[in-house]
Amino acid sequence: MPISDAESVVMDVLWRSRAPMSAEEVVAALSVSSDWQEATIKTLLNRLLTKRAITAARDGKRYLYSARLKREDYVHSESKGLIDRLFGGRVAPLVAHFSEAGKLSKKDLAELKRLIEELDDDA
Amino acid sequence: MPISDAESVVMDVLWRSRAPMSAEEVVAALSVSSDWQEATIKTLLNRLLTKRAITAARDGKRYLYSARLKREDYVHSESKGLIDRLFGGRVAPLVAHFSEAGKLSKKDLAELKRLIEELDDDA
DNA sequence: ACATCTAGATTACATGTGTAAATGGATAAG
DNA sequence: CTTATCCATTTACACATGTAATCTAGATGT
Repeated sequence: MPISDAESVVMDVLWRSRAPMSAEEVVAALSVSSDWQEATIKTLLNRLLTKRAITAARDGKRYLYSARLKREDYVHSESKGLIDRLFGGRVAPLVAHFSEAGKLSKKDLAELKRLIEELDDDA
Repeated sequence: MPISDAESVVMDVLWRSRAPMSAEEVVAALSVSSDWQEATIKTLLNRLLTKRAITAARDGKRYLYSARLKREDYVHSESKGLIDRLFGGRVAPLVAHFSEAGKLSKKDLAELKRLIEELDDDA
């Protein structure tokens, strides 16, 4: 089951903060970056539970939630999906696209260069 | 208005084939790769029309459809969306991710290397 | 002119999603 | 013991999406 955009925002909280955390903590964390009502966040937590993307462990009266789906896995499937759909399944054409669009920062350039060299050395 | 996954498949036909083309031609093109009914494709064409992603020019009894949204623009907004959401808005971390996941092909590597050198020369 | 065909327009319907309010059951307070 | 409180679970509802069937007006054949 795919996790939706709104749901992924909640996942982000669990990934970035040191989960397990209570619903209240999730709500607090999101109060900064979103204007969702508490009820909305509860709904999203529940949907994530039924999608088995997170787990809940009872802690007295409440639950502590943790991500079960790993961020790396999520990131990978999302990225691969896009690269497959739009770039024939290869990474280079995506980079070429950004390059042609003039959307590669100096920083990106430098980092890419370093990456490539490093990989070349290993090979 | 965002264009959906199913809609983007229809857009692909218009982008890849030399549009303008009739609905029938779109249907024919898609009969290979999908098992959508003709009615489904008509629906998608209509939704794309209301989203103003395509245009229709009367040709006798029927219409000839063309993409108004440019593929480059679509590709860019989709890619940027993903890179912003998942990689802090920069391309290099995405490449690093694929590299770490061992998902960079030789071909990708070679092409990336060439790209970087080329960009370096320009700079 | 009438019946038929054709292609676009309209309607349909289940499921997912964003967004939240209402309800219910356990717990704490009085 | 009764009531108020706190969370989680249920229910709600509009809009998007995937997937199509049906309707309808104009074109065509007879």
